[in-house]
Amino acid sequence: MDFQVSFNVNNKLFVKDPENTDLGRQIVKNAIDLIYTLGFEQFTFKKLAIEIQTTEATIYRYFENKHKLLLYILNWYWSYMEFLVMFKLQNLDNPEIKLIAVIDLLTSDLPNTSGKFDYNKKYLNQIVISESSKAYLVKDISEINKDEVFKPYKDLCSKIADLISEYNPKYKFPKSLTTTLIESSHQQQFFADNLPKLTDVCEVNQKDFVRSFLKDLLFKTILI
Amino acid sequence: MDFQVSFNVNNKLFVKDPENTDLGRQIVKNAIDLIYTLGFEQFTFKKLAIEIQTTEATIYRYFENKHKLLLYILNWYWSYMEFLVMFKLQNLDNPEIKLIAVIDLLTSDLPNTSGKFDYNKKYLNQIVISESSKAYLVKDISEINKDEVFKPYKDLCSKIADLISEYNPKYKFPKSLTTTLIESSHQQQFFADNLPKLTDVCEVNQKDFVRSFLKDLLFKTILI
DNA sequence: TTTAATAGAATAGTAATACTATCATTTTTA
DNA sequence: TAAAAATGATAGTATTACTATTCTATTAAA
Repeated sequence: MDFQVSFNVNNKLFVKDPENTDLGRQIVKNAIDLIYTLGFEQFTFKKLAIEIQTTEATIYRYFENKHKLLLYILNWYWSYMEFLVMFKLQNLDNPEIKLIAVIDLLTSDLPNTSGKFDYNKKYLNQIVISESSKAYLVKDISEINKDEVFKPYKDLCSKIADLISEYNPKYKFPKSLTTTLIESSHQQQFFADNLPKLTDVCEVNQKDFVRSFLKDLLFKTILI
Repeated sequence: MDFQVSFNVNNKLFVKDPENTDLGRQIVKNAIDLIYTLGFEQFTFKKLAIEIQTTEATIYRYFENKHKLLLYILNWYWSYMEFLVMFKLQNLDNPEIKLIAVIDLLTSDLPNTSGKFDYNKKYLNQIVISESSKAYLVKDISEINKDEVFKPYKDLCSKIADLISEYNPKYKFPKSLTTTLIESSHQQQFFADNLPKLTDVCEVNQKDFVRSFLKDLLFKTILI
């Protein structure tokens, strides 16, 4: 089986659609590698330009600034995630099993697809963990929010929140619980790697630890 | 009643202790105001220097860079928070009431103390909400962690985690739950203000909403 | 009381960042 | 085959994140 997944990333996020050209795809792919390697603060268009042997000016033809490029990458991730959720929940009808599948997705690396988007999924995952909150923790959040750049994230949240309401229609905070689960899944993974004293991780598998913590948290909270 | 609260902020965070001089205290106080106003990314030592009518070079005599200054401010906050927790829990012995008091603290503005530290507590609170994760979401986290700059945060977490274990000794994730509560309290307040669709906030009091969400989450999760 | 150390002000300078602008050249498309 | 679009090459600007030096005022130690 081989198929292509494609989704439109909000066109306010780029000046020129990077999906349409070789260079554009190179920019995004190498941006993921470089942001992973350097961290978002140390990442610059200059360094990216050197990496792919082009010029800063050329990269500015695709993206206004590095913040928009980060948002572009995250939008791609959230859209892909929503697709994966949809895909994995197909033919499931037990709400509990569906929610377990969602938590498994949130705490696993993205599957490696072939084809057009050969982004490094491990790096992408790590970027989401370490950098995604920098996309919204900015002073001009209300300005950038007007361009609907957080729509894929909101859509994913609302899809998961619906599953929670399906499981327990009386639970009062389905969206807040969803964002808490998602953000906590990132944090706990980050803490487990970097500030383990802030977690209860034990030496063994960290992903398993985060997974069991979140499942416990979720199902106790929405118990009928 | 009038008393002075004082705690030592880790001396690796400054070149010269700002608490010892008028200028030093001015730097910290105005840094809080400016970071609140501009956001951490737009905040620079140059702008701060202009604000307090001194020079960049002088500020560099106190702090190596703006990241260390942010850490200094956050360390002050976490130490103060731990003091407040200790203070509020005095003479309480019911673990449930203690935990409720902690959540109330996490979702309230800091009390305005008089005296030496007339930092704007509302601004400080907002900085913790919007900027604190930028203190640890950096590439060189393991380097800076060696200087124990996260000790006050870890101490506070461990104090709260102990309360959870006191309430339910069998609960397996007291630290992870604590960090989730703390970070979620920031996130949900931020989202309620800026991306309300990611929460279940209704028009009325946002602090009350976050508080009831967190209490519900906490006590359901640690139910015996 | 003189000396010496320190704090801060003033100024200058550097490398890097985050862009913008222009123009020539190559590639694509009509 | 001409026109349009994409890219490369180069240059330039304001700002940032520092470092260094020199001078003066203040304070502390000998």
